[in-house]
Amino acid sequence: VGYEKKNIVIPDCDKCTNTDQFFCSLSVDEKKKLSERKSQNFFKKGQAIFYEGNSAVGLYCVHSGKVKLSKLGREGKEQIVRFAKSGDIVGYRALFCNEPYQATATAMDDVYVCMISRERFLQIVEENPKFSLKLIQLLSGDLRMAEKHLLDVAQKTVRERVCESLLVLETIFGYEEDKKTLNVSLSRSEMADIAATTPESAIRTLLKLKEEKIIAFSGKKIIISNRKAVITEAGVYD
Amino acid sequence: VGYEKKNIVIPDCDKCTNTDQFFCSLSVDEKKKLSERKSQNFFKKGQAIFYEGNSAVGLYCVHSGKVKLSKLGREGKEQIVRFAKSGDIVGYRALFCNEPYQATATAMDDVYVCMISRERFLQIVEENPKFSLKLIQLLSGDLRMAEKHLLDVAQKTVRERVCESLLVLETIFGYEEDKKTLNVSLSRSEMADIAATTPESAIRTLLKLKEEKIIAFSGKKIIISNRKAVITEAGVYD
DNA sequence: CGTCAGCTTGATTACTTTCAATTGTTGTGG
DNA sequence: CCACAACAATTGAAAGTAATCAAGCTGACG
Repeated sequence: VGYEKKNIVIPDCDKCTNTDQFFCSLSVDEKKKLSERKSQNFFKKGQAIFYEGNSAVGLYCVHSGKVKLSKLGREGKEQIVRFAKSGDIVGYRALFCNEPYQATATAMDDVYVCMISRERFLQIVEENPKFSLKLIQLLSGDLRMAEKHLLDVAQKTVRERVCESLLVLETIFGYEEDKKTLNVSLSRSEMADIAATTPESAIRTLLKLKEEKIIAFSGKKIIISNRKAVITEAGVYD
Repeated sequence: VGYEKKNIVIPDCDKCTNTDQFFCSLSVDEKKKLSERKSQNFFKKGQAIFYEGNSAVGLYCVHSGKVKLSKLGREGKEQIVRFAKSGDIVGYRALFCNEPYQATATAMDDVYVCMISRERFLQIVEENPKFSLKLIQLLSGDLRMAEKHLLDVAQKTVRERVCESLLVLETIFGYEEDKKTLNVSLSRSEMADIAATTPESAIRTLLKLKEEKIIAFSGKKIIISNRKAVITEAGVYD
């Protein structure tokens, strides 16, 4: 089944319909070159695309679906460090430093990715100064977010972090048609991993927010009833 | 006084004696070009080189001294996100993204820096693909550290973070001749900012470590009596 | 219908912060 | 040189927050 899907779903890079795609600044020829040796993969929800510590063979460009990037801490506790959605690339950082992957990438729903080999990617980077610049900007942005995240975890309460996490989920997954329901189903445990807390605390906090009519639930999904309150409660001080 | 010192202390880039310097991969001609328009500055201990939120005019290359990079959190609580020492560059990230500086850079002792303007730097980056690669690697490393730091803050106890901080100080500042005394004087408050805790907790933890003969004090400086124990207590799980 | 995993809840414990008071240090002007 | 002000460091006590532990509960699924 996987193989069929692969061939059907993902077009060549020069015909990729993802707008706002990381590689979109490349010329058609370059995109074709990118396509030549790329391999396409399908991952079911929950499957790992690569593991922290694995040696890096290439980078993955997310064609569709969402990916979470997480690191393992003490006693196996997971911390989600970033998300990636269609058009984003993951696993590229390890390529430059000759390091293993620094995080585990997991499919959050059905995910189609293209894998571009290390050699091909580095070749393209070398030939395209503008492309390097794009990479630098990407890294800068990720670094800025990581540092902000650091500050949040260091100084905010669980409640604030949970609200902040809701806002993160909003930017990554967006809303369903009602513009209120977050378009993602997360386990409480995953919610805890995002907010850097325990499942129990995450639950208690979400329930309290529900009591206060700030959020509501629809099955496993979360409805943001009072977006303003979420923002306030997230304690955005800048 | 500042002006005299400036002219005496810092040579042109092509004659810079800092080994392991960020710009050292440039050719002599390029270094000369770098020098042409650079301005040199002296900052006394405690002075700010730039502030978080200021618009970015250029990057700073640390010629001598140590610099701390910190961000302000809720209610003015400071969090140290990184250090820079001679040969390192700071403030470069904002240049690529047309953003203000994302952190405040403060001189930790007497610091001499060269300021390279935004335009000149971007020009050099454009002309040197290899240089971009170096930047990418720098950013990758910083990002890796930031993510590790995030995990530490999220999952470790104060004691572990304090021990970890001691190890960070070791790598940045090194030891005095006795190979035991950390070559840096920090206030308790700064120590707290590094370990992401309060001054009170930092003090209590350091005193407990002293009781346990793991560290000792020599004036304001810290002596690592039992380095192995510090490493163990830092809870390095990877 | 039983089972298993994830969710929820309550009670307890541990850790850390906060607040307040005290001590120590440093620099300054008389 | 001393007194004093200002600030940093320390200490103790109290409060608060969140993690942990230990049950029950629920719902999906064979």
